[in-house]
Amino acid sequence: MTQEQQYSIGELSRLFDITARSIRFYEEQELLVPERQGQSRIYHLKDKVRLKLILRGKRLGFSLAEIKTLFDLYDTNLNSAPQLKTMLAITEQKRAVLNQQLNDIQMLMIELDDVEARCKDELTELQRGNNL
Amino acid sequence: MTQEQQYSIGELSRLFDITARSIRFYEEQELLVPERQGQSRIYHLKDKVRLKLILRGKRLGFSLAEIKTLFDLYDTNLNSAPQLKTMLAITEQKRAVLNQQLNDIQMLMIELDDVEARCKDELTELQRGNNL
DNA sequence: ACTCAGCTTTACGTAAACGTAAAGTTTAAG
DNA sequence: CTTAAACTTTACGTTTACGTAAAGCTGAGT
Repeated sequence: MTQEQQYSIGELSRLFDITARSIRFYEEQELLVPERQGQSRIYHLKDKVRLKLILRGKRLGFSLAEIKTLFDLYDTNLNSAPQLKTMLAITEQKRAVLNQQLNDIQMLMIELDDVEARCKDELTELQRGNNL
Repeated sequence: MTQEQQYSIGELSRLFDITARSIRFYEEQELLVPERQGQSRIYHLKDKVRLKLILRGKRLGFSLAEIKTLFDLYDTNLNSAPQLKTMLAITEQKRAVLNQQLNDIQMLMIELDDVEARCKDELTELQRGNNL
């Protein structure tokens, strides 16, 4: 029998290096709905996966509200054509944002290369000066 | 003679599709230092470039304070070895963040592909049902 | 001279994402 | 039994990045 993994809020906060406060806040915003055993929250694998998605979304600049919208859509029984089309529209939109970000990152990377190169040049120049 | 381009705050706000308030706020935070002609702000090409960088940084989730730090470092005469090394350390750090984001984006893209595929399948299923 | 668009400053308001303090509960260890 | 660690709720505080009046200045057109 493969017992399903369980986590306390403390374990989860250590795992992802965030505060328990944050996790409770995400729950308050209805991004997480952990099981309860008495008063305590019990997190399962699906909660852990969700949290991972939340943090990834955050790193990409999505608001918690946006993330919730995606979750809701994902959770919904996508059974009607309008719903499916809404979902497709949203994913397309997100894809556009991500492409923009990819572009931004590439540009910034190039600039970083440039800055680094110049710094290194400067450093070797300084070295040369010290050796004369 | 190539006259250098000048912009009013309104022109700039329209160019980048942001409010004049935002531009003034960036100045308040010392991210922009436009020339003054009497009471009015005059923006030159370098200001436009800066603004572009600000917005790109924002899209990548950098705070205005972080962006300012980068600008300050970039503006500083990087003449001492310690300064150069600080700069290199920071660029390395930013590079790590960007790589993480690249990773995140790729993951999300894959998930979007998945969601889209399933939506499209569902849609064709519905179509099939309607035609029977 | 008038008006009106576009600019200015000053200042208070707001939403998001938590931080933090207070006060109580639960569970394992000594 | 009691102490300590980890959890709980409630609630007010804080930062960031602006929004939104309010009230006045300024230059171009009629």
